[in-house]
Amino acid sequence: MRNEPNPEQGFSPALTRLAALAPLDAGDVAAIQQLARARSAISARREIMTEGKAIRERQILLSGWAYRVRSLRDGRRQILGFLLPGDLLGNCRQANPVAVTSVMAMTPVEICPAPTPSESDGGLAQAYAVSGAIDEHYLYRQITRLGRLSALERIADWLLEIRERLSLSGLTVGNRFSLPLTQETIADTLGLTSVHVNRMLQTLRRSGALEFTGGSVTILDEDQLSQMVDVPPVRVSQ
Amino acid sequence: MRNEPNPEQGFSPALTRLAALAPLDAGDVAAIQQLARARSAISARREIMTEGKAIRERQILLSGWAYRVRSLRDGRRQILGFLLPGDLLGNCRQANPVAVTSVMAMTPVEICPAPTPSESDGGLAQAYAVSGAIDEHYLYRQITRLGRLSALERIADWLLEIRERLSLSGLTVGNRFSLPLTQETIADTLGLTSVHVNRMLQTLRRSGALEFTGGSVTILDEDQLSQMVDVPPVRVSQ
DNA sequence: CGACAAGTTGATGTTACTCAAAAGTGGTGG
DNA sequence: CCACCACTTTTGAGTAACATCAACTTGTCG
Repeated sequence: MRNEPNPEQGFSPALTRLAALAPLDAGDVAAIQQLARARSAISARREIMTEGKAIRERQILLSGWAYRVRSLRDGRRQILGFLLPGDLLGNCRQANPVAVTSVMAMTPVEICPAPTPSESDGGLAQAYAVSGAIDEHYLYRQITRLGRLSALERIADWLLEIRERLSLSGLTVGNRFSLPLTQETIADTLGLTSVHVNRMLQTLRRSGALEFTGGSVTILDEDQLSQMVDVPPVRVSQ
Repeated sequence: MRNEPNPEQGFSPALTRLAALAPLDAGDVAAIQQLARARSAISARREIMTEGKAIRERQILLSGWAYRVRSLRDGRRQILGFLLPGDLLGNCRQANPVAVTSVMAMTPVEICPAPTPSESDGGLAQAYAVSGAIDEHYLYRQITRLGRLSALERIADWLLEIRERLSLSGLTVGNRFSLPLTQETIADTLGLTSVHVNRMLQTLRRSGALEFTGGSVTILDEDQLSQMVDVPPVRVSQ
């Protein structure tokens, strides 16, 4: 989760993801790396953005996990989605936007300002646009998951999604990836209780579909998981 | 639902909504009214956009109801949200975007191309941006609804949302608005079965919270409904 | 070691689903 | 105008999935 150069590409996870979304030229990469030096660290459980408050600028999540959340007055809360390295915060089109949801740091998080795309280079602008479209895709997927999948299917679908996303920034090792969440948090993501999440995870573990220890998950039987759910490919551009 | 001038503002529902999102000047209004003459009619149940297919241009929904949907292979389907008069289709930032969900006409629908904002006038561009932010807000609300509200709460929250949206385009009469949906469709929206939607609607009707006959709903006891749910105000800009 | 958070287990309760059938509704053609 | 059809709404009875409550265990970190 640290921001050391990836031996394969020489890129940090965040840069790996952005470069995968659109062809970035050397100037784009340099601009991001330049701003990444001015990164700021946020500790776990701290609020990164507050619902209703102004968004200053577009930012890149460099490391760590964050999440969007809506809380109800009676204490119920729904986690709307996670923000992973390479994801953008405040990626909107308006002049004076306010945050439509709060964003909290799940783990310690590092963020930096995102370079403003210049007129000439479309690479960065395209990466931002594609990132926004992917975000939208995952929102629709989350709605479908909550509305029409069973508890077991929700977990399977969601784990496959998280792996797919982490994989894009090079944060998976084979079928293994780190998952720094409590079962309570997973429950608030999938619209379940932590007790039920626990039981369903055990079902998956006993069936040999996956392994989870400490903060990481290994998908042992991907076919079994994907047969439980429709696995829609992410396509956002021609 | 026809596009006759609204006696109050002289605006069609679609124009009423767009003008409410950002200050439009006479040129913007004329541009929309001009393109609205080239409207195209789509009959009920026809597909307006297909998941995975290219989006040609930004369009305005002039009249009728449409909906975004994801269908699973086994026949389950989730309605992701509705598109009402004044809503935008294909409101994205990319060069060659593809639709991330299908959009279908619920009722007969009229659409027209949306004017491309010029450099000088920010009114239209702002309306498009705000519209996108509002869409995002409602997606998060739908996630919270499905993940953390009970069946009764989902229905109450959703009815209040629909009324709020229709009200923005002037399509409510007091607390009454038309709701051209079957209970089966409502069920696919709220992640329930039609049988359960039926029972919950009766509960609300018997408690005097609302009245529904044929294709329209009257909210009789708004307080009762809003006490069942958090009613977050829509705010997307400063 | 002790304290606190997280994970696990069992028993029980409730919400919402399933299946099935009846009653209502609207449109169409004879 | 009526008979018929398909679709929608309504009702009932039984069931499954998930929640709730409460205790106990395991880990983790000072």
